[in-house]
Amino acid sequence: MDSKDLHYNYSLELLAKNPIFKNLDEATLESLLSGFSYKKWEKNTEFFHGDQTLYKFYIVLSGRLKMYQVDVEQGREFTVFLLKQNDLFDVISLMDGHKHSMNIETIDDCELLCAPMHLMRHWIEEHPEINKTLLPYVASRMRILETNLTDNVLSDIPTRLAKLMLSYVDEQSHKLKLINDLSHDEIANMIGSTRAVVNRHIQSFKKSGILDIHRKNTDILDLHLLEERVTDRR
Amino acid sequence: MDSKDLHYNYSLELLAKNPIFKNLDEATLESLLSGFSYKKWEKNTEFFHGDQTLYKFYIVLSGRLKMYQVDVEQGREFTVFLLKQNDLFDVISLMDGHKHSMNIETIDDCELLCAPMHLMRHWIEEHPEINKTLLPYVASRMRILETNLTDNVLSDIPTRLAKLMLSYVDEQSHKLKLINDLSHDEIANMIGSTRAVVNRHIQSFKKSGILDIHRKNTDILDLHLLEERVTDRR
DNA sequence: GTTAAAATGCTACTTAGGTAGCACTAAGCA
DNA sequence: TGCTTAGTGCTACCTAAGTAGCATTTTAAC
Repeated sequence: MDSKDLHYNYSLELLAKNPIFKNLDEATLESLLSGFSYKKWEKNTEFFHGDQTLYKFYIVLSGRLKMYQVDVEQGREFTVFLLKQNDLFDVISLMDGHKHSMNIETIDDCELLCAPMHLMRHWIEEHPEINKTLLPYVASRMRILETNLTDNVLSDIPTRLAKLMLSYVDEQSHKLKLINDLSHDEIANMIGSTRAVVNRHIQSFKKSGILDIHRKNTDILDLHLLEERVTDRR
Repeated sequence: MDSKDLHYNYSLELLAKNPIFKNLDEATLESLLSGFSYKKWEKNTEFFHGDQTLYKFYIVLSGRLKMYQVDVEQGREFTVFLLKQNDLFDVISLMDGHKHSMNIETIDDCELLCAPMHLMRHWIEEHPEINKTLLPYVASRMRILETNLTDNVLSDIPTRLAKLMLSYVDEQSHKLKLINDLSHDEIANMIGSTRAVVNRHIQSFKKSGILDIHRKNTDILDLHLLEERVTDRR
């Protein structure tokens, strides 16, 4: 990143707060940032990835993006990762250098740092101490995949819906963080179902007094009842 | 590993052939092996893991093991990973140092190398060059999880069954490698279904002339037809 | 070889979840 | 302001997949 860049200091500040990079000293941080350029992607921008992930590596500064797979035959989407501030992509291509076919779409206006993949790989080689924080991050991604996988196989849809909500609920406000403004369609994409079915179960949650939704605004009325939905299946 | 150990040379030889470690020179390889001890686990041994994965790290020398999750309520199992020669576990705990609850069961008599987790972590820190092969290995695990996840969400069971078979078919002999002797129950556990359903679709595959099974021995008669099952859903 | 246990191949039945369709409502925009 | 579009809440229906049960066959153990 050119040091005369308008967003240099802003990016540096955010990078220093990123759990993956926060242990680095100023000079190391600047050596990292020097390879990156600042990008802005508008809300609802779609990127049909594939070869591209091979060449570019991204750090999310702000906004949300989804990485998803599509089944053209059925016309269904499945959101594999919901990326937010401090997330990196694509770590799989970063690690093995192979193509990783994924669709990407911004949910908000997004700010990103972008660098050539080989440059990021080279920087890591020169700064192996980053593995102290990078490997736990990769592990957290793997855990998300694994949890998601076993849930999809072993749990029914109301359970998956309840788990999704629990994993995003704010203990204080009892509101959903990050997914509060998503449509039922997007929620369905996250748990591997369809809008109609998600809506069906949301109505049933409402009737049980678990939550109250009006227009993309969810209030968890009874967190305990929601937790029960996960343990006792009915 | 004690250098007087009966299995020392045998283990060293296998380790040297493992794609993850094969680029190491003799001395480095021996420094690795010195931390490990040789173990034998009998067929059908079950390990209820959890805290244990925190403290021990394993390399598979021979035999197959499955890592799986259980839903006690439904009494269903789901096989997350089928581990074989050259596989490592648990890489997630290795990377983030957190507990990883998984059930493990040997499918064959198995030989393993076992070391304290902290020792393995320490060895990696001292030999960062291992990341050249270790990170691609981790990435391959992630890809398995991700593929499995999207398949489970977007594909129906005959498709998942066909994909499973395709991923294990030997192009030469048209027989299944590694999963050929598994029961329908175990196959079901791998694709997130149940024995009865898997059997139903196997019978339908037979009728279509795709394959021939008699008693845990599968012959793919028409590989092309099997591939079609994956692309054209019916 | 005999016997018990495991695996397989079925039939019949139940049900969760997907689909289609439509009315209604809120949000966004000219 | 009205108009368009996206999102929501329903009903009715369909279907794949799960369940139960059982007879048969194979394998492994004794």
